[in-house]
Amino acid sequence: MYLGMMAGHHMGWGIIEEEGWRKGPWTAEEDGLLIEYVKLHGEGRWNSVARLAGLKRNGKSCRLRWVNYLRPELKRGQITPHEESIILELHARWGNRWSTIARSLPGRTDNEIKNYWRTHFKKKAKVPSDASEKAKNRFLRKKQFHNQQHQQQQQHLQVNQEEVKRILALLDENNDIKMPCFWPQVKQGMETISTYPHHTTDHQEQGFNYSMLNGNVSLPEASNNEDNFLWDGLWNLNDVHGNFSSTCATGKAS
DNA sequence: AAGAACTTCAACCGCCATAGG
DNA sequence: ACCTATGGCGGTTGAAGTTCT
Repeated sequence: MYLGMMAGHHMGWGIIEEEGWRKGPWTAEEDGLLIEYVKLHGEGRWNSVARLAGLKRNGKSCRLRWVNYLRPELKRGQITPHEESIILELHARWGNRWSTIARSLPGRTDNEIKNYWRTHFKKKAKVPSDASEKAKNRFLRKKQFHNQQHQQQQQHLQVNQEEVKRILALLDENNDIKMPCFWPQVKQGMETISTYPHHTTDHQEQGFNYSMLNGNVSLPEASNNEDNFLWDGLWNLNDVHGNFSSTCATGKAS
């Protein structure tokens, strides 16, 4: 799809390079292949992915996609005020050592932190102009809004903790989850199929939400009925309390 | 309502460090 | 000691989304 859509759109974007490597946004199919590859072979040996998984992506691209987007332990959604203060503190101490800073923020990637810092703090170093004052006010309004949401979430979470634990324990029993994550896995014959989310656009189209539970855990929706029952319980927590969901996979507010 | 300006973030690039032959 | 492959890191880009005028 991208090949058709993107060809000729911009240099190198979504087209197959001379070496045969695809570039540009990842498709759901590619994500699926990469996820399956990691499930079978583990992380690392990224240059083997093309050969073993049938992906037309170079090793670097695969690693980046996995590390920054597909890794199940990734936390999604807004940077919390607490995380923000950690970022500021560690940046003051270490400078632009994003990967070092990221190690202190479980579930956050260096790319995410880098983007966040550049977006929210870099410009503030400049002398405030009229425009930047407005931007700052906008940011403060947003931040205030998100802080309120975060507080609400925390309140809801206290109430919901026990319910969530119970459901996760059930999932553990029923689904034999081996990975340190909460992507539900579905037994299909001899294979265990992951129900990882597949693509940014798909998530948005499906109203896909990654919710932060206890500030640490991301929970996607499941894809078979039995699991849906369990996950529905979790999603309904969102519905019941409203505004519980953080931003979707891309982090972009819809 | 529409276009401009701005923001966000996924993905790329180049460089560097390290391991293995 | 040198070369090559690989992975990790930080900087940058640009498409898409959002807000402003």
